[in-house]
Amino acid sequence: MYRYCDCFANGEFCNNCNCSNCYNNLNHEEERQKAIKLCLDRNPSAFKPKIGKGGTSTERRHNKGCNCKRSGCLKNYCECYEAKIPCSNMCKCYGCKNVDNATLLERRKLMQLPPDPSTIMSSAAPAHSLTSSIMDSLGSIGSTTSPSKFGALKGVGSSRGPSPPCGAVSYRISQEVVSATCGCILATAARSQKQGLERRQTEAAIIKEFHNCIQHIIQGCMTSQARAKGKGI
DNA sequence: GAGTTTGAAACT
DNA sequence: CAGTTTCAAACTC
Repeated sequence: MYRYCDCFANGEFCNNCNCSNCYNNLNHEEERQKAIKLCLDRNPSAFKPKIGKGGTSTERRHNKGCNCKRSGCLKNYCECYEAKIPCSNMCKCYGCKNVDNATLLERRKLMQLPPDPSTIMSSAAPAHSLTSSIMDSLGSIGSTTSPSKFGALKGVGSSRGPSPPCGAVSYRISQEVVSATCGCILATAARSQKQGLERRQTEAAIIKEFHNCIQHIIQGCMTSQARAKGKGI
């Protein structure tokens, strides 16, 4: 009687299921109510439908987003793909390919990239996820492998130029990182427009995306600085 | 149909 | 909050 059970997750009783030792029925109503309460304590939206409405009235969207790592969001393991909806900002997937072509093409156009996905951006680059898009972009710059997600942030690093005054630290951000960041922001803008969001909502989405980008860039700077210190540079 | 892979949810 | 375990469904052979 957990959310592994589809009936329970949908807030329904089991009926004609193949489950064994099932408590999700009228005979165990008390235990069932306890389990429901427990689930709601942990997650108040546990019994809300996973697929909600997107920006427009007709558009559907996964409320929580998927976390796919290996399926590329192109198999039914992916909740978004299974529901036949493209992944969204809510998703935290890696190497996502579950993106509608219009968004992908629009993004490439905005980034002034050629239509061939194999050139600059990784073919696995999603249009929705900042993490994966920057990662993929950075990955194509020629980074080495690193256990840290943004540890491979080669495009961002300590400047080799003259030291800044007053112990301040300066960093040089490469054109690739700037391009990737702009791409993410422009894609957010394009997506918001496509979803028919109001100007205010669009602005909020863009600012949020920019905030995320800056955070990741700063994180990358800090990481490389720490690494440089560790090497005594 | 058995075994493997996958990702959500639960747990630590 | 990150890592691990459990689970059921999807997938492969």
